[in-house]
Amino acid sequence: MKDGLLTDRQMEVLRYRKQGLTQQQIADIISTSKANVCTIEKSAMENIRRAKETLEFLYTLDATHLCIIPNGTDLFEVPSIIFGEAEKINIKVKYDTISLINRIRESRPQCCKARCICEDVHVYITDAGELYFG
Amino acid sequence: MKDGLLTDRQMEVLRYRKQGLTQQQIADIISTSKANVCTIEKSAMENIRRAKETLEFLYTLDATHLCIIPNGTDLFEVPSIIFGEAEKINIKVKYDTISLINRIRESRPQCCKARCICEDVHVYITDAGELYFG
DNA sequence: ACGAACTTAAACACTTTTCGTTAACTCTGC
DNA sequence: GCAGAGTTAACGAAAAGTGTTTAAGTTCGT
Repeated sequence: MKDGLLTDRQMEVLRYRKQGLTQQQIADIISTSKANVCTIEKSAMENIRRAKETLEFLYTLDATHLCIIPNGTDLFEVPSIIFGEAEKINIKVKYDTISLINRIRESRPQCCKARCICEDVHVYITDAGELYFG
Repeated sequence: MKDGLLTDRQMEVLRYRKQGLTQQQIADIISTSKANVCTIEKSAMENIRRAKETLEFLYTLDATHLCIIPNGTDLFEVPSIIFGEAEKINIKVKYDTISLINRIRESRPQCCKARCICEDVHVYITDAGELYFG
């Protein structure tokens, strides 16, 4: 059994970066070039992106439909967007307006600044009316 | 730029499996042995596990503290466990008892059978009092 | 006990990733 | 201009992942 996608080197660099160190400082600490720190950090990001995309695929497996809430949308407009999309494909969403807003705020807290969606959010709608926020 | 972790082969097998086909049926369709279908399916599962673990690492990056809710815990006991852990490290959790129970039920529905937590749940606590359920 | 579905392990060719170097490049603030 | 932070391209060597086969092993219902 193996760990996640990230190599020891990649996690090491990400930890130092989280502490606010520059690439040059990290390069000195781990005894390599800053260019190498840059590529290690970059491939770490790439691995994280791939991890997210992999889990999104799982949702698409039972999802009938994908609907994208664009960056900048007012949180209170989200339910009607989703209800509208679901209606188009004749699916009754399991959640009412209030609990839908709660679901999105709880599952993507980093995307909700006050009433504003600050990142594109992918919403997968299954035949059963279940929702996944990718 | 590449897609997620899963290869075309792996996604193909997972899709067929989702449709209820057996490994032998899939092997016939994609012209290989059932043993190979088994291996492909298994490595797909392994990739999915790794994707999840990778994203969990991100939470540990800004998490000050990890607290594990053991399998079999009563859902109503979860808040006091978390509040207790947070208090030990002088962090005020952002959520009250009710919304904490809601958060865990919404973010890990498959772990909550009635009032019982049926899987170990990792809770990451950040300095800001935010919680992530890994 | 039999067959069907599924799992496991070892071995192979093949491809991809990763880490590392060197050197040149952009961008920003002073 | 220039120093500091970061990015990019080209290349090599070592390591890891993938698809495949073969063969032996479960587990489960009839």
